[in-house]
Amino acid sequence: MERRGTSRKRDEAAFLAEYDASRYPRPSLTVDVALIQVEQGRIRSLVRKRGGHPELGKWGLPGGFVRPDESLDEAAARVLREKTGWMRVFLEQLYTFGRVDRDPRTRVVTVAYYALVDAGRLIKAEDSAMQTEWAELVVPWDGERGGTVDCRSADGHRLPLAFDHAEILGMAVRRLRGKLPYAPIGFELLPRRFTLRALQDIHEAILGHTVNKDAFRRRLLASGLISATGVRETGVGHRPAELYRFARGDRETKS
Amino acid sequence: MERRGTSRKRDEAAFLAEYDASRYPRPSLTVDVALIQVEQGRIRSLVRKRGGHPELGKWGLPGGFVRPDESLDEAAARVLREKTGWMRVFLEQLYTFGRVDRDPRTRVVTVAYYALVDAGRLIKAEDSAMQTEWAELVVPWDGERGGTVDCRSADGHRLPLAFDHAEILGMAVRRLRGKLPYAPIGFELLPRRFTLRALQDIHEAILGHTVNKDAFRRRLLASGLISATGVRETGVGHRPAELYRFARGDRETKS
DNA sequence: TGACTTATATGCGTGTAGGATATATGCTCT
DNA sequence: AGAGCATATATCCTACACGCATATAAGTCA
Repeated sequence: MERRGTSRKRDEAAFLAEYDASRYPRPSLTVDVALIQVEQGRIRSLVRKRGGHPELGKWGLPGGFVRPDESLDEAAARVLREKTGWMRVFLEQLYTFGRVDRDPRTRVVTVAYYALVDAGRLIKAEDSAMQTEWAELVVPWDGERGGTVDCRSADGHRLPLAFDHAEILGMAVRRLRGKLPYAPIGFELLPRRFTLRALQDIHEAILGHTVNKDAFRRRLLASGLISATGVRETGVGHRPAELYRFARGDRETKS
Repeated sequence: MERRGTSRKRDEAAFLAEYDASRYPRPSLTVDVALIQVEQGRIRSLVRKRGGHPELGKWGLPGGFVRPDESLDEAAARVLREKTGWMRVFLEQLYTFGRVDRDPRTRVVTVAYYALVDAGRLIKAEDSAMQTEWAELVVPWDGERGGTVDCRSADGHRLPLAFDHAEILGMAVRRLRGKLPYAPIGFELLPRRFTLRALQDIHEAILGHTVNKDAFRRRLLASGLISATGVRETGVGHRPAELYRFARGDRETKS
């Protein structure tokens, strides 16, 4: 077997030289990024009003075609960077959507990602030509059942979503609800230092129901995931809570 | 806004007529299916020895190109049907792999699926020209940390895997370990009627560690997911255990 | 018939979650 | 400055699930 190594390698090289990728039809491949933040008990996602066809006038997630020389993760990070200017943000693959007619142009398969950012973060690469909103996500189902979600602008009216993006955002919420109880992702939605109450608010907004305050505090303090800073919040009109920080991984990268 | 509906529709039709999908480079898109079963405390996956280039002689998961007229789910179901003859099997999207150089031919992105079947099931569409094995998965990491896995044949020697299939199988194990404790998927790996011990063996094989027997029984009986059949197993050399069946969903589809 | 093996039932100690209550602390208003 | 207020933080109690141990049941096998 090993003896035939070189000749097999030559065979493979010949095969590769003759290989014609266009022999099989290929769909277009894109990445879309569901950018999620939580503010004042509401889950919000960044959507942009489409200025061109198809689905002109509807709202869509930031996205783009996958280039030949970049991996899927790299494509998602590039899209995020191009549209927001952000570099070191929690970014994870979500699900791949491939319904045949999901895009009227041609067959387009999209690999959806989701990103988590704290609500205080400002978009650096603002594209003034494009209307952008942090739309509130209205989730019409309980638990991890899944389904589509609605988007509402700050002043309450509905923002119609392009393509299957309502489905993508629904999947993002479902994933968050599933991971939140055991994965350290709530911290990604908060600034470097935060109160336990703020973290609890994040959890309640995502899960869609209240959680027991005492148990939440106990579990978190016992987890070792956070450490007290010795500093307290100020100017809150009541007893100030201690500020904590995420203890694992380096969050030094955040502003 | 609504007034301009028809003219906007005409604009979009014109746009679509002129759209040229080949303007952007497109990768090839495939689906790969990690077919999983558990027998005698070992996780196994169906692999086939590649008879052609590239990666000739290595072992790979069943897979194929996504056709223009089928969704990703349909493509995965078709691949499963073509290679095994099975129709109604648990099949779920796993993850999409898109490293630039994962396939030496050209840029190929693959949407990986995993399927769960009971160990008694026989392959109906056996391709005698192709060497096929239910290879044992050796998982060199704990919990849900993730990573690649090794494949071993029944007689113990290592089966080298093609492309990034060791990574795909690792992701499948990781997903199973994550879902098993709270999702009713263990039943998919068992025949219609089974003993609690058999279900526990499945769990232990997947999780990679033993579980407490009493707590396992209590939790499962209290869950309402299974119901007793009143029938007992026979010929086991000790007190026979009661046979249970999965109580939710219709498992009538199974043989 | 008796030894053996595993299933099944029961009881107990412990740890965690949920819930209620009490105290602490900074802000605001008078 | 001091009272009132709202929320953080601490303590205690109860219910329940889990791990563990023990006892009994029901088959096979020598």
